[in-house]
Amino acid sequence: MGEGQTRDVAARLHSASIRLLRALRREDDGSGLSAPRLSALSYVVVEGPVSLAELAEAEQVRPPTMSRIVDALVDRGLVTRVVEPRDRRSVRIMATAEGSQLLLGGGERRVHALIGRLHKLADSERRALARGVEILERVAR
Amino acid sequence: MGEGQTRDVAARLHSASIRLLRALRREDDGSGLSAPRLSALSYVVVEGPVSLAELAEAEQVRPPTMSRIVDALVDRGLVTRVVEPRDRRSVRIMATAEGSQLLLGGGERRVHALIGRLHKLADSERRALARGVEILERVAR
DNA sequence: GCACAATCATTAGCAATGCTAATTGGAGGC
DNA sequence: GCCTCCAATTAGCATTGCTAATGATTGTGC
Repeated sequence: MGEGQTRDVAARLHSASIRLLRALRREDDGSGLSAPRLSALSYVVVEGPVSLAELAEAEQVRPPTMSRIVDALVDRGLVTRVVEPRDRRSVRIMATAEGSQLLLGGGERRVHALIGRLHKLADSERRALARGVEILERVAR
Repeated sequence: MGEGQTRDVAARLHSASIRLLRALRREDDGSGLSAPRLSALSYVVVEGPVSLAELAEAEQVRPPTMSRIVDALVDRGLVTRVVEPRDRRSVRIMATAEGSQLLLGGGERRVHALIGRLHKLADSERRALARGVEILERVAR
């Protein structure tokens, strides 16, 4: 594959990813949470108990910013902050049952909406896309 | 392809897209612009002169929010606001030479970084990914 | 032509999100 | 004990997001 073609794939992959996530973001409205809060909650639910520093790093935000977002999630009873006994400087942030339910029980609205879009494809296309996703996962690592 | 497999593709596509854009976002630091400003500038550069309403719609933001972002870009000399003669209520927002250069001349850092990642793939993988991107473009439409 | 509603953008004012710098409280070395 | 380092929070500021209200212009009905 030529250099120009690789550039073409990169540019199109970039803009298609942006468009996809933008389209799916519209599904977030029903959650009652802002984008940063929903994203942080999602990480906590999926990745289990995490420290504040790890969560901030994962969300590409500075610790003070994340500390406030966690405040808001704690206020709503979606996550808890527990002092780590082994090192009482740090905290374990974990989802409450309500927090998990809001995300998972909420049907994972974005994934659900995406499934709807995939249903419009031909089966062979879904298969080709599945293969592309496998490769994309390595690229995005 | 079964229902469960479709869900699997959807969930993985979703999270791979998030990870990809997060990784690429790190490239934005050198631009000296915040994410919303860079994204708005990018749309203006690529899509030519646009109205404020169109730009706000494209960026999924309300008009007052976009009006302020445009203020900041105008202050830095990256875009201009010109009253549309045919309908003097609306404005044409267009990139200045400096604005275009910042984005394009800057090498389109994100795309450039992505090309680097694609180079690590085998040629057959790049081809499969290219096919997947074509389908993704339809899904994200 | 002239009132009147509709439309595009901006202004005003507020909450949430992002940052850096400074502080608090605890861990660990010496 | 004291000193340094480290995780998290607090403080204070700029930016970004919203809705409601305002200005300016266009189009409509009569």
